[in-house]
Amino acid sequence: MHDDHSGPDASAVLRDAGLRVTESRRAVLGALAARPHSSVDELFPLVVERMPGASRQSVYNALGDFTDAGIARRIEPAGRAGMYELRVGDNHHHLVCSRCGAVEDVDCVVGEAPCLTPSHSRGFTVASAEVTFWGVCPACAGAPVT
Amino acid sequence: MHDDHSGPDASAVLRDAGLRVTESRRAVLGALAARPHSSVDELFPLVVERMPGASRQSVYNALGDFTDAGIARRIEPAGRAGMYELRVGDNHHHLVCSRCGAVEDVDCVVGEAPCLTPSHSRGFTVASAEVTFWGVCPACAGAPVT
DNA sequence: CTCTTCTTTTGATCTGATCAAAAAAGGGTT
DNA sequence: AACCCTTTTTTGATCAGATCAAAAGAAGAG
Repeated sequence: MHDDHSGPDASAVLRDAGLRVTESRRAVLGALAARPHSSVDELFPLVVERMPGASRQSVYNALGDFTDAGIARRIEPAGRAGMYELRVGDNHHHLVCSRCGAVEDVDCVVGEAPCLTPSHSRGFTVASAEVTFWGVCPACAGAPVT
Repeated sequence: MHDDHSGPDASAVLRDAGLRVTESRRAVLGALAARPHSSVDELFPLVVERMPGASRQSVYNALGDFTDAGIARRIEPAGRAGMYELRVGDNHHHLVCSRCGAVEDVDCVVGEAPCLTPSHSRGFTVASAEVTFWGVCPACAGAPVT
């Protein structure tokens, strides 16, 4: 089994990223692997399930550390809490359901970052292009409008 | 003079949008016309300058009403406060300076919304594609790194 | 001018996130 | 295995941006 961030392999991921291996971080990494595109509030219960004493702050800490270390990425669709994912290094984009907030990955529209070039960059040195597709997911489209 | 949202013309814009014409809304509209891509905190001082008794809440109210009425658009780059602009109806995008937060408009990459189509939409009904180009503006590039 | 409706003000409240100090744990060294 | 220094976790305060709600005030139709 490869890339099982919840198993013993999680330790290696952390160590390789230059982070100390702690039960807290292993729990957050495992939770994030199980539920990509989750916010702190969504991850916290999963972490607590495995580590009853965990604090919400430790989840914030771990996710911040993961992001700084380059093993996680934070996205923040307008009007939503920050969400994290372990898929990094490929400049992919997201599809967000404007009703329920569900998020799906979308491969990069063109190629590598910045995958798009603005028509006129006004002197800016463009580093990346972040694309968010807004729409309605299948589940919400089928469900009656509340 | 056309599109001078701060002058007597502002009243027409509001009326046409189905909103009551109030001094507060005229002041917010004028401030936003003068400084596009501004947050409530940036707009509030300008509004107060013209209307000493104004409250911050009235700026939130006006901007929310403008957005609902379709005469303003709200953008929210990750990690920044919400910003508003009067340029609506054309699906344009933004260039954001990751150092100072400066925002510039960028014409739509392709044409009309959704100006891009995800490689696979996973069953979503895609309504729009929001593109944010992150980079460093000329001023920040020239200035010493703080 | 009056009356109804919408808007503004005031002040409380909320969420998501950050900061800081003390306590606890990691992990290299001996 | 014991030690020690450093990093991490906890706890609890604090912050920013935004929203909610009730009372007071203004818009504008008739």
